[in-house]
Amino acid sequence: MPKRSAEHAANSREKIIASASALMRANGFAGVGIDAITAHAGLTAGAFYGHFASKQALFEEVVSRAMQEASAHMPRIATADDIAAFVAAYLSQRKFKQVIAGCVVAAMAPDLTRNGEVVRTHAALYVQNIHTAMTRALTHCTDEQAATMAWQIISAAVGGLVLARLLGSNAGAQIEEAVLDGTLGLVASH
Amino acid sequence: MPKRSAEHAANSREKIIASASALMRANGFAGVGIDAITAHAGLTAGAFYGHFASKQALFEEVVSRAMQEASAHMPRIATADDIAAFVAAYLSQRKFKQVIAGCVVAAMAPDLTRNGEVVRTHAALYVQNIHTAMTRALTHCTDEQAATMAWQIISAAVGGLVLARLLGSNAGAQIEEAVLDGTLGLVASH
DNA sequence: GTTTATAAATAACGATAGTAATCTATAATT
DNA sequence: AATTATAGATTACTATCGTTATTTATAAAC
Repeated sequence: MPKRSAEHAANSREKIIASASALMRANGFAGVGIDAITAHAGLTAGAFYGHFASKQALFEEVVSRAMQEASAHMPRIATADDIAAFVAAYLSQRKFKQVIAGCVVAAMAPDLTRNGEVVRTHAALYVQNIHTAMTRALTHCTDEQAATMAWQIISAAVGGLVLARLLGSNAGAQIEEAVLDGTLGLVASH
Repeated sequence: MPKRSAEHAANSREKIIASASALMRANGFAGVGIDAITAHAGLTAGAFYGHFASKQALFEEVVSRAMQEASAHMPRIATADDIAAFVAAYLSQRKFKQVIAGCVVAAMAPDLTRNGEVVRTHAALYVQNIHTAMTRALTHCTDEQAATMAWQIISAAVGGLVLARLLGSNAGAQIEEAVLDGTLGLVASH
């Protein structure tokens, strides 16, 4: 790959997005600067504005990507058992992923809510795609009941992960167990 | 109240805490400056360091207060019905309170997790106090079952509020209904 | 091989961050 | 009434913020 080609530029752009993705999840939108992001991508701050119009535009791209990737890599949720497996995997990210690689909503929900409509809309779609998939997998009840149950499961999963991270590994493990247990109870009863 | 008395100074300190409490919930820890906080309290930035050693120290005080006030003003949770009422009131804060006056965990969980052990510990105690109260109210089962159920309810409530704020009023109302419905199902079944 | 285009570095802008030192004005003390 | 103590304002310092302008260096085109 040549050093100053269009390919290389696209590669730099991707590295900036990846770095921002990780650093913003870890420190929040206001907690990272362009300088830190570009340095992490192996560039200097001045190179940034050849790729993005502003820090805000980068944030929008980051959340948009998170939404797309979540939709693309979402395991096929077709049965009630799939839901339980999905929730178990979701909760396990406290132990097996760092914040920087995990769910963008659990990592920075307040930032997603207050930093403009574009960001909020992408994040909302991220959540709604999961809800739709989960609702479709719940077949032994009415659509309305399925939608309700899916919101219960998703709320508990997101809240559980956020709280588990906040309380640390001891209580965290209890919370995870409880949320998984509650999910199993819900999907089994229908 | 005289203008430059010890009383007045204590009053200024309280106003700084109240302003920080509101502004940090609204914009995050890194999203507000000392300047904005003191201005909101009717002071200038220079006056700040007569009251606090650092912005970090103020944050610690803010979270400590949030924890104390939540413990003091927590409605008496003695029965299963009390739990449902508590969750209903908790979820209604999306509509009836601004972020600046609501639950500190729902407003800024990531900031509470990453800004030092003092902050994290106060926030963890905030959550654990609620969990303890809720567990005690669930009497028709073993202590372990009660603790599990309490975590399920708290996780769903926090996650539900966070998601409802993110998705906006339409889906938000659905989420609230679902979480309240799930809570009722849990407390009724035991 | 010369020219052209451009990715990234360098440098610098004004604004604002957190913080410290100094000054001022007022309340309390004598 | 004069003195002392101090809450808060003013000013300022350094660092860093997001951003822009300029320069350098390299790849592509001719």
